[in-house]
Amino acid sequence: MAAATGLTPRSIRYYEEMGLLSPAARSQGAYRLYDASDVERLAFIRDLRDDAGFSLAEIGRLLEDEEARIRDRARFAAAGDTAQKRAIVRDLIARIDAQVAILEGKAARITTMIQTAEARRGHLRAHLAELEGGLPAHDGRTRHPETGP
Amino acid sequence: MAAATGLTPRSIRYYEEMGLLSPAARSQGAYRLYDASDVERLAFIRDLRDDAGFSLAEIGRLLEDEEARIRDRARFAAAGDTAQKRAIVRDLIARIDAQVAILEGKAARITTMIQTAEARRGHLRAHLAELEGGLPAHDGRTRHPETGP
DNA sequence: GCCAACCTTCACGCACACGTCAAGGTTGTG
DNA sequence: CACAACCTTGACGTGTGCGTGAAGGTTGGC
Repeated sequence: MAAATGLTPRSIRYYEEMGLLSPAARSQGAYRLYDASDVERLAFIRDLRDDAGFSLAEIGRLLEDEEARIRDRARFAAAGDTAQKRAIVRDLIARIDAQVAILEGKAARITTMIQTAEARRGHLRAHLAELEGGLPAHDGRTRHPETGP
Repeated sequence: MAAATGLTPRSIRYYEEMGLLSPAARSQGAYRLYDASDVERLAFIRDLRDDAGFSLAEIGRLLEDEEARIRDRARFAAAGDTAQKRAIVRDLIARIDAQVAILEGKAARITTMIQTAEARRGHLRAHLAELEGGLPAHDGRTRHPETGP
């Protein structure tokens, strides 16, 4: 499992201990046994941690929602009343809305930082063009207009 | 300063201790004194920490680059040779390219997560529409097409 | 000049996210 | 069945990012 996800065994056990993973199936000798869906889930946790920079607590909340969603699906299947079903589905949608809002906020902040950096880069490129226009290059490069970003 | 940035005094001192801030100016009685650029820098650190989810070590690396950039500007001003100047500017651009790449990678991962969530939401909305189409609402709401997100 | 409200530097404490042994049990292969 | 290579559960250690006093100094307003 560690090899499959790039995580350490210790981290995987820790995530199970913290409730991010449902306790793994066990062999007769108490070895943990994982299936493909466990690998997926762990990879997702790893991505949330490494790529989105969420803390395990935040990941836990997201996955709680995920599990609440699954429980809701069960409740949904059990619910006879259509009005109840609609209410459950609306709740699910609202939860996803909240998650999307959090992620979009994060993406927006990062986009702002990217734009700031690109603005600086633009200035530097203009400066470089100015330098290269002022004096011809003597390192083999030829001057040419640039239309890229 | 804490009030201006929403950080705690302890955090601010810690960031100075960790080298994220250059040591603040001091009053005659050794009180730290900050100016507007310090506020900006701290707010930037706070955003990198809270919004982008960077560790202080990562922020430190980004700001090191920032300071290398400033040093490079000085080197640039001192450089007499135009070829040297161009080399310095190209280095600066390359550093920004690297930062942008990191940020864009992060943004892309988050965008992927958003799309996954939105796909789920789309399915749920279709399901909800199906439910509402199958049986008319009896809670005062009227059915109507939705063109929003 | 006095005083409340701030600031200063240690110094210890704590929660998170693991790393790292220790002591023992399990598994698959020869 | 022997054995290397894995796994198990503790339990303690570590680095990060601060919180929380303690003991004292500084500042600005009256």
